[in-house]
Amino acid sequence: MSEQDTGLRARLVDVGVELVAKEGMQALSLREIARRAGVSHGAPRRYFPTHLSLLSAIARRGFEDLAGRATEAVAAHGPKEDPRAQLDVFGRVYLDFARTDRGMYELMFRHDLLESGELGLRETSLPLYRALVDLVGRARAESGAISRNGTGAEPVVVAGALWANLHGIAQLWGWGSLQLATGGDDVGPLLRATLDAHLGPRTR
Amino acid sequence: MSEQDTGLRARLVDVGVELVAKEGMQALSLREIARRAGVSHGAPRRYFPTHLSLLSAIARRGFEDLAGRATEAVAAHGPKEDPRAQLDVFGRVYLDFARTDRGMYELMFRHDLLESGELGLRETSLPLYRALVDLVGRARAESGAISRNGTGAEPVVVAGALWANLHGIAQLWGWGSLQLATGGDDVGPLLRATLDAHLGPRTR
DNA sequence: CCGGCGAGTAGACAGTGTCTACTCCCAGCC
DNA sequence: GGCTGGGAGTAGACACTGTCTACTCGCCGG
Repeated sequence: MSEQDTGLRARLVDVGVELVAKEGMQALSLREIARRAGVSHGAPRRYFPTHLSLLSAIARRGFEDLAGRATEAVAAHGPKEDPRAQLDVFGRVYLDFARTDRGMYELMFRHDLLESGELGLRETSLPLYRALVDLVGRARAESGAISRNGTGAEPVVVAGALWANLHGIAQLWGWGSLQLATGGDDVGPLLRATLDAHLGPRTR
Repeated sequence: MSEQDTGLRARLVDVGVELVAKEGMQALSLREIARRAGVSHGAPRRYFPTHLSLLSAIARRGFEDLAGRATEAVAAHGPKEDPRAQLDVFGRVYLDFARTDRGMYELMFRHDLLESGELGLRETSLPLYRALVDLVGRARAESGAISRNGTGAEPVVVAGALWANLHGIAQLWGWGSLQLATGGDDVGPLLRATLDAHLGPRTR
């Protein structure tokens, strides 16, 4: 009863978020969302000119949720002076999100469904990315990865590579390909290898 | 005129491959493929019981194509005794494939469209993956990554992480997120950073 | 000659996203 | 107070999709 009467627009997004969590991405048809919201199939059109714009609004909730969980976990779980531990937590939160909120995660990266013209969506995670760059820079400084690696890559590039790595693991793991390839069924070693690779081995 | 009369089954797949290259994934509707193949919309059903099975057959061509290009390029371009250079080539081929054959690449990793039950598809790239594991092991041995990294991660895990990294870069780059995040428009530095991270810096 | 069967056709059905015509109801104004 | 205008939602149509089923050819073996 928190905000169910605060207009149809918000209710549609609420229903979508709930629906994608419960029944997956293929349940997110315009008409189904309208049905569950108790309105006719034409009603959403007043607030969302197209199906894609509604899906984008739903996905934005996902980005906000992920960013919130990550920053919260990093702040709570990792001591300020140990960036490597914070990156550990970050990686784990990211993979956990992809596993537990599988449908939402799928939606968030289905760029063919999310108004790609409007990059307002992607920039939702930019602050988080900047924090990631900062952590990466500090972690690599501590582990000596920079001096070891000739002209060390800039933190912004390493952070991009690390992010892409997490994303790839989440995606391929969710599909089962990595289990097949590596023969394991625990994503832990992969995460550890990934962090070690990009940040240098743990120092403490 | 090479093989256009060798049965409808092959022709449908041919049409699909051509169509996804030319017009992208959203053009791969069952009826559109049938139309372009010059048959009625019910005809494919004799060979492919469902739309997904036809898409899977098309995607399989993509996996075979990618594996072919990769093994060929690695064999031709990289001296046998320089696994690191071969992995360079591999990474570049992978990212090039994702960029030039964007539609097919999308299809290949839309696991919701590819009969996930039948893993015959994924195992298409298993030989390639095994070759990757071998290369990774040799490259890391040469660069001293193992001795440096305490109990070095097994090559099969590192290869999985590397593959996931390439996949993530291809995906996020194709979406434009990484350009936004790293501020660059050349994927080269990212690829270099990724290979350096997982294999150790270049030794020659 | 004829029965059967592989191969493809054509239509129906439920579902989808989009568009448009319509209704209803309430706020604001003379 | 009565009227009006417009926001908000309804309902139906349209083209399209994937699936299913009834059917029609044409050919081949007996």
